[in-house]
Amino acid sequence: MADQITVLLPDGSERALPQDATAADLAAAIGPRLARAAVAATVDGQEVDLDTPLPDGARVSVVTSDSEAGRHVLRHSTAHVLAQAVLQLWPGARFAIGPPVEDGFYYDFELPGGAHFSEEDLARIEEAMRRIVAEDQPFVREEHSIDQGLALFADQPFKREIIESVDTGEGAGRGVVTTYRNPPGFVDLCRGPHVASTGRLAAFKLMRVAGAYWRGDERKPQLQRIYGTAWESEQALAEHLRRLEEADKRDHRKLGLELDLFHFPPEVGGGLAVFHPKGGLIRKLMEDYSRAEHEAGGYQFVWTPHLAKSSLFEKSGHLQWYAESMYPPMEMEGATYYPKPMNCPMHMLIYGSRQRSYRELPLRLFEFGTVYRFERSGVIHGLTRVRGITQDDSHIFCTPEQLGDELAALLDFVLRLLRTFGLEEFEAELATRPEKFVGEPEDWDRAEAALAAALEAAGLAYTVADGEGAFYAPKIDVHVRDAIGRRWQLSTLQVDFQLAPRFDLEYATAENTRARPQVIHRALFGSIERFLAILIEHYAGNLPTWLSPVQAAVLPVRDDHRPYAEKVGQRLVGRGLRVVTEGAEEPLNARIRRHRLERVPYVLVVGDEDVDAGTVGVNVRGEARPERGVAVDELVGRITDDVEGRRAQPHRPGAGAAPT
RNA sequence: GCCCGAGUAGCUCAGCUGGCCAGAGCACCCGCCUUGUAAGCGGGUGGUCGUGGGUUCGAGUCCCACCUCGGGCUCCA
Repeated sequence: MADQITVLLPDGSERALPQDATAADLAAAIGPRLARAAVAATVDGQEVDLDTPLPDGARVSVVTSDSEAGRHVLRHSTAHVLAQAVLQLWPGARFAIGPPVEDGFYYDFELPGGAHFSEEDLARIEEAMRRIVAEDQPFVREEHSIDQGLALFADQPFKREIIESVDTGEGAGRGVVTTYRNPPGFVDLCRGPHVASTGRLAAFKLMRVAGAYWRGDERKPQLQRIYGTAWESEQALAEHLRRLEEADKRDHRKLGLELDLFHFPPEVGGGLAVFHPKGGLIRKLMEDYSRAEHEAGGYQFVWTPHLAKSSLFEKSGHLQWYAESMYPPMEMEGATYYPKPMNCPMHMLIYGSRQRSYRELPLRLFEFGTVYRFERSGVIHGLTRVRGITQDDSHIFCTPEQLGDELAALLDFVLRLLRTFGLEEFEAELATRPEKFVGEPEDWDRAEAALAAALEAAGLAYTVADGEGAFYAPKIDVHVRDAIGRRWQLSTLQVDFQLAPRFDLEYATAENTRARPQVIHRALFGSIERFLAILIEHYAGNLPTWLSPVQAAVLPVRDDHRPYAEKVGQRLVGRGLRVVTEGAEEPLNARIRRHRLERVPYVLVVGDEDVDAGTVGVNVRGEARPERGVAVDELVGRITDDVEGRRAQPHRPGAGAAPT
């Protein structure tokens, strides 16, 4: 029939609709719930507004507000409302771009007279936005010629620049400028799609203001950016804010202070941490474990100084390529010294200190090497971005034939190490040859193939970042997801094509010829400081028992239980556990509370009944209820098992373990 | 480096428009209390209000500069 069209739905079914039916009509035809949730539609792969008429035979899916694509539309539309509000409140303001981003959106402005937003302005702007939402202004799509577009934005230089660049850019030839109008007065340049009207925007909140350069270029004018978040419902918004709060509670800077682990004395300098006894102990435990694993993995330990003469860094290429990130030089006795930004040059010298034979390869040199990097003041952040960092750094020298096996073993090693620390979700990225590179293309191809094979062998999901490798090396970066789903880049495995030639490194082959070793550069924690920060946030401060500075606290109910408490404490100490035993100067509840706040995995209480029966009361971290009458032997077994197994969290009370 | 915000006791924070405003809780010290599963009671020490200038009869409070921290931007061979 000529007055009907047929569209294809995502589930493969077909649907007949009247001629001129829109995406909104389709949603309504399918069901009222879908109609309410719809914010846009996808027609033959193209996102469009709901009021777009559907062509006959199109593949159509409805975009709902609770999908990522739907939130995208909501956020984009909310950004328009933000711009309208700001233009109302600051006549003469110029607006630049306002895209949706992860969890929200932003819009960049330039205010008249060089004015800046302050945090207090956000409330006023939000109020103006709510008025616009209450007015339920439609989003009206319009198309113009380039000239019309330029005229429409005659007093908006940023918009004109966008129009002009689109004209010369990829979309050239189409010559169409699309805008969305919110009657009566606001119009913005935009590809869309948008929600049908501003009344559709329910749950949003302006978060903060920031500076941002026009087009991200620091030579261009700095604009004022407002960040906001928007969601499909008030509940979703509340949930998002709760997640932010949760992340805030896990902030390692806060927990580091509360748990007395480390701090950043201003007297020392920004980005330079000092570790307190408890933080130092955790660090030592991490390092001890790592050293033991490296020892078992056939690594040899080396130590190198923090400073070296400029000639070393000229040879390594750091002064040529990396000088911006290096601390400035020091003059001494006519020579120029630099704090090392990386350990590699020194490790190359160790390899090159004498002739090497193929029989020695693979040669694996390992060092917890502290390096110093000049990070610009605005970027340092807690322990995750510091100026003094300790790398669990290693350089592996091997023959080209050994490269594949070595990389595969290495990847295995990395994942095992990370799993031991309780990280379970990994994503890898294989970064390949960039446009500017050193070395031979054949070497790159072989190394990239070896890296890919290692990833396959490990069964690790990965993406290929084409051309994203460093100029000297293809690499694998391993990312992890923490307990609340955040992604952190940790380990890196790089095949280096630059250092061996620069240091003229060789080995004697079986045929007694000379060959260049392959150099693999790798760090597993990345930096010990950053890894510790990630662990603290991953566990929200509740470190596994084996990493807890205090593993058990023994609390006597009254002072006369103290000798028994000491005895229990000694039993645990005798098993190598870290235990504090206290007197009864404070009420029991206060002591329990204090140790719980300190995240002690096992808080043990002993009183009359325990003295008589040879038992303890056990508070396991994370459990609301205590366990009474646990035999000391059983307790000791549980804690040591917990520690030896490096369990992520302490043993829960065993089923039927305790009579009450 | 740039934009916004914040620096008051070890920590968390009150102190409105300049004048009994130098405070509270926790922590710490000293007493008392002897306690059965997340804060017993009382007393006390502690701050040139980030630093340096300025305005004023008078400045945590207003102005300027600097320092540090936080959020972004930029940067991250």
